[in-house]
Amino acid sequence: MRVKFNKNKRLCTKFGFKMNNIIYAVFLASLIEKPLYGYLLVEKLEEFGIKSDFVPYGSAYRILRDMEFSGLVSSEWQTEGTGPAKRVYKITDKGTEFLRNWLVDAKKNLETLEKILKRIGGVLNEQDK
Amino acid sequence: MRVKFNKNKRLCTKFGFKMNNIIYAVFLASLIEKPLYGYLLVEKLEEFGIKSDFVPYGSAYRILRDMEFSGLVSSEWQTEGTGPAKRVYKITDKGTEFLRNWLVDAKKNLETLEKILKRIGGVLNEQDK
DNA sequence: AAATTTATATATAAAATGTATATAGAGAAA
DNA sequence: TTTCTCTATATACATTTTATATATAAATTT
Repeated sequence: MRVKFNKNKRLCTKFGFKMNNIIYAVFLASLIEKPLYGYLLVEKLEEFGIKSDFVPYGSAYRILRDMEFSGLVSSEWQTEGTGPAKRVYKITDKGTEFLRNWLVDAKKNLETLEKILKRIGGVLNEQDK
Repeated sequence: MRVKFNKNKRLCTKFGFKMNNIIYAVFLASLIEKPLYGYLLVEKLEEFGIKSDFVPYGSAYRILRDMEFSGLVSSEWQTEGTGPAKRVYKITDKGTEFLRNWLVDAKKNLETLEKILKRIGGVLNEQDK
């Protein structure tokens, strides 16, 4: 049985910058702009500065299903139009709230990381003297 | 058989901010200042702004052994002095070089993350209008 | 003498991620 | 027209990463 997203607090503790953690956020941000299906969401990563082959489709679809299971997004089959059927996702209120909170935490984590890098840089500079 | 540190490029690709990745770097930075044993290295994390209970001792000792296996540090038993025997680590030239390279990458990754967060912030602001 | 702290180590379990493969519609090329 | 490629989703399996639990033992504190 797959683990529920965010069931375990550890998922978002520590520095929270696991790859998928960021992908959750970017997918949600994309979906705020407009509903989209998985394949396009992966391609849209480029707009956020993430090479789309960083995220295998297998992972992307799993992330989306997990997010739906957690109530952050909802989905519907779109059968009209050209090509194979597409599962179109849209963000829920819960998803929007989640993203807002995630961003607050992420900013804090980024600051912490910045301090750590500066400290490490300081140690290396000291050594050069 | 344990996987060799950095054998798989993935270990340091993507955003590279997995917890242990940061711990490798902080341990190495600590060891540039002076040789230390595992137990104290964990306690020293606080100086870098990382709560030491973020890293269980079990993980810390494994990280140190992995780093030794990869030639980033070397170790010796210290039996004199008070308390149980301590395995004292010191950084190697390879370790120093590794840390310098890691820092360069980490800074780039941090910038990328910053941009992503800004973009997400932008999407959320847009929604508020 | 018993409990706690310091110190290292390993085994096991759980969680996260990556790779491989299956399916199938639609359009292009041979 | 049938073969190939692209779009699109999905799942199974494998690997990697991380956490928890436990074992050992010297030294110190109660």
